[in-house]
Amino acid sequence: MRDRKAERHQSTKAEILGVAWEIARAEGLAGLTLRDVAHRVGMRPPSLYSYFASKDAVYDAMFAQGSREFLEWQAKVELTGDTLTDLKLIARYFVDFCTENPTRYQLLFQRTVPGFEPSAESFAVSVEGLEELRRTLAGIGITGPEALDLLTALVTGLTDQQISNDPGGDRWIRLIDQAMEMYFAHVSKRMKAGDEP
Amino acid sequence: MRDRKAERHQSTKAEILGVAWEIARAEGLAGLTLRDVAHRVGMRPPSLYSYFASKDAVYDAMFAQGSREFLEWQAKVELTGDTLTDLKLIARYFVDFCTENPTRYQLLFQRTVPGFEPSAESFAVSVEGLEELRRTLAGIGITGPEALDLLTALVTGLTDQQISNDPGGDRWIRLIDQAMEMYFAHVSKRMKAGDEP
DNA sequence: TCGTTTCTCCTAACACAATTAGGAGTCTCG
DNA sequence: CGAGACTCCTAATTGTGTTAGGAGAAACGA
Repeated sequence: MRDRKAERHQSTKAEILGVAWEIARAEGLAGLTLRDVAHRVGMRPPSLYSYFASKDAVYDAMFAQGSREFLEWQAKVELTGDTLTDLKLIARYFVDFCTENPTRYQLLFQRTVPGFEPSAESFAVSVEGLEELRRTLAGIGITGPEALDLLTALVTGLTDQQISNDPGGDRWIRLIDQAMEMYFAHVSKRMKAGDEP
Repeated sequence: MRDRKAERHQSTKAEILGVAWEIARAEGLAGLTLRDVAHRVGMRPPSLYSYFASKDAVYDAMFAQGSREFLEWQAKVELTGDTLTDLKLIARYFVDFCTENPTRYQLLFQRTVPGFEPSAESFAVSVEGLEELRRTLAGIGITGPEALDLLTALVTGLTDQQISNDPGGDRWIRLIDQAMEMYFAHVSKRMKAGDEP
């Protein structure tokens, strides 16, 4: 027998979360207020507390949802087996994922919301996503902590510049292929040097 | 004849600004409250409005000061004339400047304070700093918009990862030389290719 | 020297946001 | 039907930015 009560509760919770995303995307993460959320959902602010323990709990749910989306997104990447091609593919997917929803990017990767720290639970989802990414990269031959750190710096740097300084454009997006070629040449040389010292 | 009134006013303003920096560094940019500032300065919060028109005006003054520090910092870099060496030097200076005071970095380059937008005046100082940097890079042979954009992405990426994921450490700082070698090799090749098409 | 102006700082009060307390209506299930 | 849980409300508290308006001191001109 279905638990109608729990179902409705969940569905209201989801609705609130959806509205929260809408407002956050329109007003910025910091511009999200429970007052606005409540109003758009047809409630008074205190009523939201039946669904979320605090505003931070809302952020946390958004964080968890974003992390889950990140995992799903990754599953869509179809690798070819050629390292350079795959690097370009992965980088482009990552930047696309971030620029498609800058608010989500800010929440997941910049962590710049006033006092917010994700709960252990939500954080675990996020870590899982990054771990999955690490495995994928290891699978195409990018291994070793330094090579990975350099790659993350490069890709997040492109993403960040794109979002901060040319939102909606492609000024840094169009450098992705070039950047991956540069990175690939560098890593190849390093590995060769490592092989025959 | 000295304008003692104006002098005292300026000095109080500077004191308030100093306290604001202290609190911001300790509590985070978003954790800055006028209440705390006033208390540490020995005033009531409304009294601060004799010196700054609003909280944003305080942020703006901090922004302008940070931008000025960025300009001074740059003046200290002594170039050698060798492109790769100078690239490493500049990158290291930049990352040092940012990691030395992450709060300032957040204010100047991340622009993540709730509703804050720098005034045209303060912004001009900031633009001047970046323009100066561009000139310096052009001087050592890094020219062309794409080469510059790629470099800024790389350097800010390193900075960002360092501050976000290993504050106080050197996990990304120690990749700077390697990153600049990678970048230099790439740009050299591009230029050669451009020379003989 | 004495008003006048200006500056500095204060108290009182408002607006807005998150949050808590407590209660009335409503749904679900035994 | 009645008990219990659930949903939503109003009222009130706290913290923060900000405005209004005034008292006292400092500087300045006649």
